[in-house]
Amino acid sequence: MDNEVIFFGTHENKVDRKGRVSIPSLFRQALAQESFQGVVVYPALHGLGLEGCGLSHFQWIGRHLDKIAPFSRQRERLTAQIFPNARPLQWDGTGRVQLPADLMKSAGIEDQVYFCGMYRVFRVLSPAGHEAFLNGNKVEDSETLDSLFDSIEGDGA
Amino acid sequence: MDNEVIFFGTHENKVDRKGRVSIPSLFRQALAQESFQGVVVYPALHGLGLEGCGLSHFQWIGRHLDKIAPFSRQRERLTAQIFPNARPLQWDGTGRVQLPADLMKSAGIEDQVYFCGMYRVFRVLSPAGHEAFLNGNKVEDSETLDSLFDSIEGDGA
DNA sequence: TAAATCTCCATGATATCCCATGTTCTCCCA
DNA sequence: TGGGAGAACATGGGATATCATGGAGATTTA
Repeated sequence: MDNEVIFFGTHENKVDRKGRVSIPSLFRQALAQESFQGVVVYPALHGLGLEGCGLSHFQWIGRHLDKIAPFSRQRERLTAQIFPNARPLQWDGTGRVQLPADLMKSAGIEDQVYFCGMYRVFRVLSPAGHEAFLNGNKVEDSETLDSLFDSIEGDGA
Repeated sequence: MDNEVIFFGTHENKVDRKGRVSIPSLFRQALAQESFQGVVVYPALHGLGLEGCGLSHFQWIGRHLDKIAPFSRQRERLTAQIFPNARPLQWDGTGRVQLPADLMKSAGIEDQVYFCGMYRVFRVLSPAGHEAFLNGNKVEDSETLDSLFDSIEGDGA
């Protein structure tokens, strides 16, 4: 598959006083073939800031929920973690979206954001959040890093 | 499927003195392709408040009841929980529905409601109910969150 | 006939669209 | 290899459309 949606790189953009931000061009290109021309954004489950992805990846998350018993308490709790705070944001002709005020507040975003490509999703962080993100994911010694990589199994191909 | 019906976000709306409420525009858009232009509302199974969805998902709930033994006490109880108090509410030209007085009363709704998107359904809550909803689904530590997610199996793809 | 419901129109707030600008990057040719 | 033309991108501001909401009048129901 060469048309997989993958996000890389870090992009620093401004939020104007109306709450608009340009989605980095590379990210929009990655999402070009999606039917919904926009992103879905929600508070990151681990750590601070927001997480975003294309609609189809978000639906993939939903399909995981479908595996849980429909009326169970567990399903309700997991759903409540993500969906009430998730928003589909469609970009306009110039590639900008409007960040909802409550999401901006929860992520401590004011007038500047960092977009960090994270494979199938991306992070949207305030400058302080970006700093914390870098420190929080720092791997001190190479042995820890090695063991992280070792935990991935090969594909046998 | 890209035209799945999914509800996101939290929307705070007012109930006027006639009992009318605007269904959030995003929810109406999600239901745009449904044959019935409205929502089905019933008392939520977990906790306070009301739950709503499109007609086709309501039918899907019914089909789940079919999996339970036909004359069992359990089936009767679940059915009685949902169907007698469920109502189809069709929205008008401006996107509003009329909340039935008995449902409003059972959910403690007066002049303000929160619509919480919950994937295939949504919640309709009073301010107090919304508070309780947030607290009841709060995940204190990231380990609990992890264990919730770990219970979902990967798709191996 | 009274009460409840529905339809229609008006309004303010908000979000979206559209055009303009400056900067950076790319490409092409000298 | 250097420089200039052109395109792509991020950003700003004003005009426009959409949405939630209130109320008046018409229609239906008990």
